[in-house]
Amino acid sequence: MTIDEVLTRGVERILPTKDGLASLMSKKKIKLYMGIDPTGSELHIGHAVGLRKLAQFQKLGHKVIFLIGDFTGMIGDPSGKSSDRKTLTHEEVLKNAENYKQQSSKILNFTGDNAVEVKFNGEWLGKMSAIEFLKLSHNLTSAQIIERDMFQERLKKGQDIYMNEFLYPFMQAYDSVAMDVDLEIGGTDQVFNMLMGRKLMKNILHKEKYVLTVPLLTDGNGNKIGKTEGNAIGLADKPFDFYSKIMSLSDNSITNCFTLLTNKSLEEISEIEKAIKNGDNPMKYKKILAFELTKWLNDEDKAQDAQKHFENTFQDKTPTFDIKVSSGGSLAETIAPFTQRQSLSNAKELIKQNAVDINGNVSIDPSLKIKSGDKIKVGSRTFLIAK
RNA sequence: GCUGGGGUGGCGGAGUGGACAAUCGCAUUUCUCUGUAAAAGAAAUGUCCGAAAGGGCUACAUAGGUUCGAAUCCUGUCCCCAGCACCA
Repeated sequence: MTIDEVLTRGVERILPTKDGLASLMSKKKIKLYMGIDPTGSELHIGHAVGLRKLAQFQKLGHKVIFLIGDFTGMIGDPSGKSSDRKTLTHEEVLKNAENYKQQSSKILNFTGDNAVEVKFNGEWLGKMSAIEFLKLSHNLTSAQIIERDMFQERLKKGQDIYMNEFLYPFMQAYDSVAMDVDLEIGGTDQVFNMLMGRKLMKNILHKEKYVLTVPLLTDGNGNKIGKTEGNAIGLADKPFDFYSKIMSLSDNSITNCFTLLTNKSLEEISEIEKAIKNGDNPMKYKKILAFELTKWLNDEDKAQDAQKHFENTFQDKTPTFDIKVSSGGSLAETIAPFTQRQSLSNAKELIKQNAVDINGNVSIDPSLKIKSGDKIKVGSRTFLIAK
């Protein structure tokens, strides 16, 4: 990949200028970073967009730092939150951080030459004394911080802005200074925080820091993909789960995902877009996408398995019954633990709704005795076999 | 410090003594449809018994109390919020 490609594809914008960054990169190996606050236990495909970008810089020989916001994670970034966020304990944060590192190792190279360096911002933020902090805060004004859209919105609605939230952009900004980087990468929701870093950098180190934003992963309607906790597509999901989740994305996410998450050439992607527009079945391409991504995060064999499993289960309707349950109990009792609410009433509801079948026949009798070898299907994705 | 308001299901948010296991929206699950989905339409969503009709039990921050009867009234406790005052 050339410098120009790295700075173009999957890039929302570069501040202050793309040309400036490009020429800097051609003169020397730059130091760059992306920070993630370990507020959840899993990285999801949205994170992968930024991580991929980092990986590209790494391949070109630049010095990449993967920053884990163990300190800022405890404060909670107010970005995109209409109300304040729960704060986490340091143990929770460190545990999440460990997962993050492990999961991102599928994308970034943490060993060998020019390995990605992992840093924690608690290293400098945690050691700062109150007086140092106050002196440092002299570099930004409250007007500069309050100008942020989100704060303005809250002010307008008469909602609170807590001091910790107010200081958040400042803390994140200091990361750039502490590591003395040339570039920061982040999602478009991070523009404000990253620009604060740029300002702070200029004031303290008198140096230009570039800011590169990657687009948020959205479907064709602009909705974030994997936004809710339950639906998040985790990088560490089991291959089959991961594959299925990609398949259940809406069809209009396909091209975005190809562009941001794969190396497929832009020409090929626009071919696909055209084909779908002309009436080609999107499923075909979504399967390619799901396969590619599963392979990328796991390996080819696992991706094959996942695809096969998916085809059998949902297309040929011949699933593998692999969850073993004991026989002898009634149908309702047997399936209860696998229902949403894990209760008998829930099990009975499902039976009433024709959601349960035994050996291929819909069963409406909750008291039916389960015999050894019975194959029970609950809903469309739970498959039990009686011992 | 003073004064007032509030804590309801996964979330938002109704409900101010009986008809409340709690309107409604979101979310989730299932069914139908299909091209995997999505969309659309239908249903379900505390728990237990029951084939069903129906009936128990437990729940509206928490602990008590009043009442034939409480999410709703009273008291204590915990937690939130707003306004005012103070700001040398």
